Amino acid sequence: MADPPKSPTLRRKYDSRQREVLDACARAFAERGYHGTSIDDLIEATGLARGGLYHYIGSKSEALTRILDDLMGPLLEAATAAVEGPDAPASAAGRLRAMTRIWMHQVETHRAHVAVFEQERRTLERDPAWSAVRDDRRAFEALLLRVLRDGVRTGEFTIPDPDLTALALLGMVNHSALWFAPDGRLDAEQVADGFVDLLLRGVRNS
Amino acid sequence: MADPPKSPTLRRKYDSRQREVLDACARAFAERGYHGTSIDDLIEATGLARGGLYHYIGSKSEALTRILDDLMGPLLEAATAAVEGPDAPASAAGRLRAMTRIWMHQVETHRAHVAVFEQERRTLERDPAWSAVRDDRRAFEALLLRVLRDGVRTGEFTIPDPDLTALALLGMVNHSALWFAPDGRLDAEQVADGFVDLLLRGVRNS
DNA sequence: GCACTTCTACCGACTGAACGGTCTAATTTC
DNA sequence: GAAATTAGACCGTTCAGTCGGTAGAAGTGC
Repeated sequence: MADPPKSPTLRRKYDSRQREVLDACARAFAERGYHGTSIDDLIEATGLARGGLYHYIGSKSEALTRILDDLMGPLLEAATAAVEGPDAPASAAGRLRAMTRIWMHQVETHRAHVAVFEQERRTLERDPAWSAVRDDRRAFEALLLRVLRDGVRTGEFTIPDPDLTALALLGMVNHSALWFAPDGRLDAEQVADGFVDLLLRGVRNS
Repeated sequence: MADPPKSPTLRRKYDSRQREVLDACARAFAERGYHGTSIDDLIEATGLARGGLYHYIGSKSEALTRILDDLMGPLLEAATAAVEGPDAPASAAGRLRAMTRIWMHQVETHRAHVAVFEQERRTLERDPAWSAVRDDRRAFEALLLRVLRDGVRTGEFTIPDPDLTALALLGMVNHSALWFAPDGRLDAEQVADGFVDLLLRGVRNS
């Protein structure tokens, strides 16, 4: 990535343009997969020429790293605050709902990023360059598990296998990046609430 | 793909060798993604040389098509039989469990195939060459939805949004291809039952 | 049961296109 | 006029796929 401008004014401009460019890259990656997207695809997606593109992304893999960091960092931060901060809901069910809403909100606003994250998980596990994303993912999963275990500890929940339950919710939400439509029947909050209600109540009568 | 042998004896031999080769390809695809896997990767994975590989797979994309067809065809067939055949369980809960077990069993025996399927979904939606896989996927999802709606109709289930519930279960199971370990703590049936129990009962007490 | 022809499985050098990335220079913005 | 931004020709590499070939198994006629 080219050295960013020194002057603060220009720096801000550069940053916002860079985010535009990276968002376009994320959309392209989500559409065709990281390896399935060529530099020429990114050129078309961003509207830049070859040189201009490299000015902002440095390299293809650097773009992916940035995209995933920009996704997981804020998500983990927001979720941690919502679940373990001073304003966190008292009940485990409330914390679960808060966390899921934030997470689905992230799917809504960064759908392409989440889709890429899901698609490239395997690659991510192997490559040492993406250890930050990997750590964030693990921390997020640990946070979810803590909420579930908390509910069990206080007697609010009955969960035979908290790990499996966490994986179930992770599956529901992460998978939603594949089908969620911003202008669809349900918005992110409705989907989040639907998932949480399902998890809390189940479907069987009585 | 090279023309298969005419003689039935040799044909059988060819077919079984081809399945070996395609399984190895599926494993490689699952590991690095379809586009992330080069022909040289497939050569290493199969132990064949370039020519020998092409003798069995025809082309890289033909290999993917075969892999996905071999996954979805049998899955749809088995699930349909389990849910709408003569021996199908009487209760909707039983049918849901039967279907989920078959599906998780497929994840267990064809983990690589399912992972590839999940990874390449987006590509699949676009390319007309994969309409068969796409149709099978839709049929499977429709089957699941029918079971859920049935349970609602008979009063067995209360489901505010059956479509979302179907997507939730689809997410849980399909996502499991990313974390399921054949020699892990839980086998496929235990995971399937865990998911179904979660869906039926939920986690909240009383 | 042997000679001969055909078929099958596999090999690996080779090809042209597409790939990711670099560099110099021109243009725009402050 | 200095710094930042964009352009696009260019480079070496890697890509998916082809092709002519060979060893040996299978099939056939006598």
